[in-house]
Amino acid sequence: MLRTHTCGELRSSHIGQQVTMAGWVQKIRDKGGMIWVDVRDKYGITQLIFEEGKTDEKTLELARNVGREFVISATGEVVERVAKNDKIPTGDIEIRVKELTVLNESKTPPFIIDDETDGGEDLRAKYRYLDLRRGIVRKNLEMRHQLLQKTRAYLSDHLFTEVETPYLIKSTPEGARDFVVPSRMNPNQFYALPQSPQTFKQLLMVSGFDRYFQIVKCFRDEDLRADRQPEFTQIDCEMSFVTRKDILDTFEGLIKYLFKEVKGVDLGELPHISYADAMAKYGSDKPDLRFGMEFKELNDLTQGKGFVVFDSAELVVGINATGCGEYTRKELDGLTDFVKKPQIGAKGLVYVKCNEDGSFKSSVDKFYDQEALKSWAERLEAKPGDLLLILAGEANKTRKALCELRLEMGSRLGLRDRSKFTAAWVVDFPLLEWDEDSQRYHAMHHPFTSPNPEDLDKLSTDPGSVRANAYDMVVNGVELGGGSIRIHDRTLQSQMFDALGFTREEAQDQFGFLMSAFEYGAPPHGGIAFGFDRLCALFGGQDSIRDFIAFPKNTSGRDVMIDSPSLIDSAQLQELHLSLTKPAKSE
RNA sequence: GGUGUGGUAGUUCAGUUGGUUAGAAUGCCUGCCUGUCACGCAGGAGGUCGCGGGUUCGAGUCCCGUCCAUACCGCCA
Repeated sequence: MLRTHTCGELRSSHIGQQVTMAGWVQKIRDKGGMIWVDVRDKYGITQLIFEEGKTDEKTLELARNVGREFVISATGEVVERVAKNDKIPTGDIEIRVKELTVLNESKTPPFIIDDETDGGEDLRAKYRYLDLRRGIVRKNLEMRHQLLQKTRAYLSDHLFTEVETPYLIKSTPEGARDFVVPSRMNPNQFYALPQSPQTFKQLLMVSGFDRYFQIVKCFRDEDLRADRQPEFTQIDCEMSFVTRKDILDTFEGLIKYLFKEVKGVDLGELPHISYADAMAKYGSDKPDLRFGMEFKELNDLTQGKGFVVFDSAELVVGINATGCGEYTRKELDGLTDFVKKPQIGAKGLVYVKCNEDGSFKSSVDKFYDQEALKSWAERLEAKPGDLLLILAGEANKTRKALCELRLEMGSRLGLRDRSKFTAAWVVDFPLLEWDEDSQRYHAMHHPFTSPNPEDLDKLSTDPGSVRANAYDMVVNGVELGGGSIRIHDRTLQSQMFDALGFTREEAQDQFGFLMSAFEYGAPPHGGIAFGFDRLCALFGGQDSIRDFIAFPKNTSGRDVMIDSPSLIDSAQLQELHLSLTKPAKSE
């Protein structure tokens, strides 16, 4: 037997027992006459002891020659420690080893295998299998496992059927770039990997499955971020014969259940915020609602006083940074630099300090008297000791910049507590979005999203003002998931493709199968998809999804452990009927 | 595609105004040490300063290019 117990389970109640344990050598403390070896497995760490006079010479010699990360098996008696360690659960006991076996040797690892590691990111990525030995990373994946199980349990209990849909499908120009796969048997033709199983799940509704879900990999060939991987996992769901309310209730239930079961957090009822409100109050369609600091427009209070920046601005809008009235010149300059960064793009920042004596000090005192500044402070519900931060310019850009500033101030004021969770539904998204580059409308969500029935007549006359029957779930400023009531009517789907600038031929070529299906009794249906990796990161209190994926890719889309993507040989290319235009670099 | 930050020992980093033999900690190796648990003590090995070019009497340091990593912007129906 390789082991009778794991490295995490022995306690003083086991004293006197003969045990065998196996694991990796975490640490060796060689004190000459005594040697301690900490042996580690998934379950914990247990101390082994070897002692001159009590351990036979051969075993002692073997113990002197083990190194970090050797895989060993040790048999001996559980004894009480002379000096106990209350920092670990097994700290009261140790194993007095009679027989030691080296099951496998190990090279010295390139970084310390411990929660506090000295390894940098690229090194840990290259040796991901060693990084995953660290409890802190393994626990992330164990939590992911738990979320997977609970999600399946909830959805299965709610009569959802998990159905697998194909990974080798058809490329469509809408949306993100596709990853494509050449077909050997069909020369010059390519499969695409799904950006989502969207059309398949709708077809399953046509097939009468009523409720479908799938925890599924999706693929998008776009640039990466800390929260974006080229392959990622979604909880993908679809329901038939439902209204928006039915869907929101069902999945509000799912998220609440997961928070309760896995985090022990009671989310409470999720408020509904319209897209228009979210943009006006927070400058974002995924607002962080853990704190207020809402936008207030100041256009009417700022005009005609000779300050050209405000007078010429489409929008003058501010926030109240509570309690920041004592900010120094240096801190204010820092905030100005922050908003002027190219990524934020504001031209400048106007501030108003609300002094304790009720007076105001601003960066625009030249143009505005105390009375004017007071009216701003009242609009922003500021008290003495507060700081008003105001941006002006073109409406959309200014809102976006102020959104960044609001988040920055939220962080500085400690209002973005990772252990606190505030969730909401954002609803009533615009159906279409004008795209300057291609000079046509794009679907904000996707082309299968149904318009709000009230706005249906505007689809041909004023497409930009049509609201979609779509919804996002936002938690702590993270877009966790989104969905919509779908179009199930062949004619309306056709109109939608028209509005998106598809010719009839293009629509038929790319989505003919879906529109044909709609001619055979498609039920009203709708659904939602959650970003599962983001859900895990949110639960783990981190911004990056990488440590919640067993083998993630780096920001260039490379797996540095297996070194992919990589060249393929010419025979393979030939078989796929491919030739390369760019010769491979000689290496 | 763009902006910022970084690349120096196995690892994490420091390296001043361009100036002697490039340092620290940790890891590794050797020796000592019978209650350690961040063990301790003594000694030792270990460097293509990412790569290429330039300026200079002299470059880890300054300049140009390039590669890699990372955060963000664009992009992500």
